[in-house]
Amino acid sequence: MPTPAPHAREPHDALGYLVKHTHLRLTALTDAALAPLGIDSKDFGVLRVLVGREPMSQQAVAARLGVDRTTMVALIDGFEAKGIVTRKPDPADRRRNAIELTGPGLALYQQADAAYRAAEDAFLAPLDAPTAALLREALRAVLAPARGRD
Amino acid sequence: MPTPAPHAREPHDALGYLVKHTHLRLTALTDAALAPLGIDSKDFGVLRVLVGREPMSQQAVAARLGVDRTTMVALIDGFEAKGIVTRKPDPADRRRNAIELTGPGLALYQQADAAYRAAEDAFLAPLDAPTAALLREALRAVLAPARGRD
DNA sequence: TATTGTTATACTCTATAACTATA
DNA sequence: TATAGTTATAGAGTATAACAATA
Repeated sequence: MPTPAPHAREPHDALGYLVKHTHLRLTALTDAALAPLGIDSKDFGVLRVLVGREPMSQQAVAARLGVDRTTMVALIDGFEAKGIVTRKPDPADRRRNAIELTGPGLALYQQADAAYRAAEDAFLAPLDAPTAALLREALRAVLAPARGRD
Repeated sequence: MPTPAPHAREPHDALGYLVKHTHLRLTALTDAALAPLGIDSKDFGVLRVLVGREPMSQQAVAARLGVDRTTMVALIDGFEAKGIVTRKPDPADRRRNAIELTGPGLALYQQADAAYRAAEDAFLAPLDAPTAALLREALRAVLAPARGRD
């Protein structure tokens, strides 16, 4: 054919492809690891924000995670129904809900943290330790400018 | 060494968080870079698969990208309407559509490739060249086992 | 019977807009 | 007037199921 191939790099070399599929695969892995505990990786993200901190408003949690405040409502609903968090009006500003991890919630977090770390480690197994650390560091670095702008 | 933490690591240190937001940010950047050409980063992914290759079936393109074959239909519809590809029954197997890049489609790809690379470079600007290369290599490495299993 | 493309449908995820209660 | 939480709704994105044409 008259189309002499100006060959594209392989699609799998595009950073966008690599990052997208890394995200998909890692999410599938961590969701599976957390499923026996009745939570998924997004739930775990919320727990991470709450643990070891003073009670926070729903909006503060949402901002920390970079999601909309409306997204938090159902998430906290589920946590409250399971007894993982308490949701009380903040005495200092009664428009706000003070979200606080319960004792069972903290215990759940600790189990989830172990499961999550194991899944992360399994995912990173193809890399030696310094390379894995460098990967994390590089991702932090490329995100840093965006975080400044937000 | 496993470091049992009294407090959670920062949520922003979780690999899942880093990868998710890297994906979101990179997609936003490349979409914006390609928008003047009338395509987005997903369209560009399809172009990358098609360029410099023999005509492929829609299913083959979908498989290469790791998406469902039904997802390809609307994508190819749009490309065909814009004159970027031709879609003809494959003479060898008339169930298949042979998808082939047109001349204008190739020209568009070349412009898009330049725009995409510029966006990638801008995104990776916080990293020095060896680190950027290592990031790409590390992502390829963690995805390699999954690709074998698929 | 199996496969390719297609269509219709459903499901997930998330954001926008509007409402309430507070401030 | 502005903000936190809530609700309803809509949009993007993608997958599943069923169907027609072809093998």
